[in-house]
Amino acid sequence: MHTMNLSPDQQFSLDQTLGCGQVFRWDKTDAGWWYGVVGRHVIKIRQDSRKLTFEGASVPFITQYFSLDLDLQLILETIDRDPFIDSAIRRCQGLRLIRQPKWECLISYICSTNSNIPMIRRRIGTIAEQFGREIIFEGKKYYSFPEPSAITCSGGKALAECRLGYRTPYVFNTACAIGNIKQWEETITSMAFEAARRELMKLSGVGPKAADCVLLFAFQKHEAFPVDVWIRRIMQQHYIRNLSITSGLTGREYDCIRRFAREHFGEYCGYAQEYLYAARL
DNA sequence: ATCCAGGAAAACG
DNA sequence: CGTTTTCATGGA
Repeated sequence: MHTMNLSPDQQFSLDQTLGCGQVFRWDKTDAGWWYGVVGRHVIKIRQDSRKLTFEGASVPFITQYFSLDLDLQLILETIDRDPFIDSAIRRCQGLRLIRQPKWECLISYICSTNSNIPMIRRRIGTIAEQFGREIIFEGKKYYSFPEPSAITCSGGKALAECRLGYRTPYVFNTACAIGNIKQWEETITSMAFEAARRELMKLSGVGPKAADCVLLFAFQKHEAFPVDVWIRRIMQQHYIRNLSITSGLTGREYDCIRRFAREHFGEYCGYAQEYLYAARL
């Protein structure tokens, strides 16, 4: 068991961070412990005011994973450009963007399309159960998220049982296309934002929204501003008055919204997106 | 039954 | 080229 004390000027809320919908494999018990599978390990963690208590990971790993090395206060000052975002920031104090495992994040957001968070969580869990490695922790079974080869080797038969609907071929095709995770990660990491975005969108099942989420939540490209139905509503009501009223979000509308956000909130507009999303209710 | 959910691909003018 | 339709699933 490790402990870690957060400095007074180091804002962090474990509940906001794990509960805001950016990540899908964490659960909180009634006793106040969060359990999550990250990589090959189960992590158990809790927060008591300024103290973090955890096992299954080292202090440097936790620091990296929860972006505790970043000066959140400074980032929030740069995006705090109007009363509406200011209120969202105050309501979601301590929310940080997680550095998610990249491949898992990619599949997660391929599975997220036209769906809701409980359903996405179930899909990721099912894929892990089908193809992942079993991990026993405190007598309970958990499953790591599988490598691409584990999914492609089955020839797609087992994937069809994961209830992904029309997303099944997207996941399979993308697993085939990625092949080597390390190489893929390095390629995307080395690219500038727009180029990386175009590269991700070549993958099956990856459109503008999924690409932006992966760039923001896994590659730390904070210029990304994912636009889902909620963000679109918020931007429409509070920021951009005259958007055309079509049922689906067209490519031009998406670009209009994300470019406005990049201008208005600045280079950390991705943080603004997550605060707006988390404060939506 | 109808609508909705952190959309994307295919089909269509 | 931009715009509409289709897609599978489960919960409300």
